[in-house]
Amino acid sequence: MPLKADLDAIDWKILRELQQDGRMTNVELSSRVGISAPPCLRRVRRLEEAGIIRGYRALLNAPALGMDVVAFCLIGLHHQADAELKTFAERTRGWPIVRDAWMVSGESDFLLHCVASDLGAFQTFVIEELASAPNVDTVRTALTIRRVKDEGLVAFPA
Amino acid sequence: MPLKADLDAIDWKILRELQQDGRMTNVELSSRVGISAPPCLRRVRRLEEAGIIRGYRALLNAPALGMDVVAFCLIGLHHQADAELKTFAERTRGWPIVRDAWMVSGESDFLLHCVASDLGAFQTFVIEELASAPNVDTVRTALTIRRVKDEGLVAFPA
DNA sequence: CGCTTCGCGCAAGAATCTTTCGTGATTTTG
DNA sequence: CAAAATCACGAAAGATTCTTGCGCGAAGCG
Repeated sequence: MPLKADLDAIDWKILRELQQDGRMTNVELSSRVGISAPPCLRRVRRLEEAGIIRGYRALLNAPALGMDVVAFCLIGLHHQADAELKTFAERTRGWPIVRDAWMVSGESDFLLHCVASDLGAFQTFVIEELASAPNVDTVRTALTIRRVKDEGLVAFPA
Repeated sequence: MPLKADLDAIDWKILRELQQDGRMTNVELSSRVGISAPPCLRRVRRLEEAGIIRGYRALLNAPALGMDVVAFCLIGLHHQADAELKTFAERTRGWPIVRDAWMVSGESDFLLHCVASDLGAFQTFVIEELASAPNVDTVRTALTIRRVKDEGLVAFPA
């Protein structure tokens, strides 16, 4: 199971390319990173099996699909014992509006990235689901106006 | 240029499958959605050209790559005129630590999703870059403890 | 020095992609 | 209502890509 230390410059190039275009063919990828196709594919497989590449996703255009509202919610709980945190974390997984969620430290306990079809759907979710969930103390929401940066890329050495 | 209204049940299935596995072969995809390969590929191409599929990304395991700190920053500016907002938005694109950024409404003006190698690197960024950038008024940070939900999927009808 | 280990790259077979084309169903039009 | 046009599906075939199995040369080690 290779870790960061086992990666050489070619592996980093592979990761960078696949982050930008996850559907690139292996021959295209191999020529970009400067080796032939077979060893390139072996490297990709190894990165996948090591869990360094967690998967591949198509990125969708939410507004074009009728999902016009993107918002973030900062949640504070009344009690932050381990059991309560796990309970709320589990609850977020049952809410389809929540795309991804983080447990955070600071003024709030959770940060939720939400996508909804319209403001009404989002407000219904906030009021009837989120704010009325057990143990929820505070809910602060930030509606997004527009996406300003969308790389989703992790910064790389060199 | 097809929009939401032009999508049928098969298109939605395609989007759902490609969201879960963006590298699925077209034959596999076609069998999953119940049509043969050629029309399936045509549908995918059309979704790409329409901008409904914005691209494909490999998801990387940041901690395994030595990026141990994921944090969110809420930024408030002194002045929120259009020019100032654009200037700050442009600045976020030059910071490699910032994975993606949103302009938001509410108490803050921007929300930044950041990934750094360690706390020191993140704090250096916050103090020397973010807080000292022109027009920045307030910076609130929330360090993530762990990822609680990671679908990244948009919710679908049915 | 010789052995082992490792990864690259060639080559070949298998799988996939992609185009072309004919067919049937639905819609539009006269 | 019928004829024409439009549309998308699916079969078939050629081009591309994937994937595996070796041989080779370069390091690392006893």
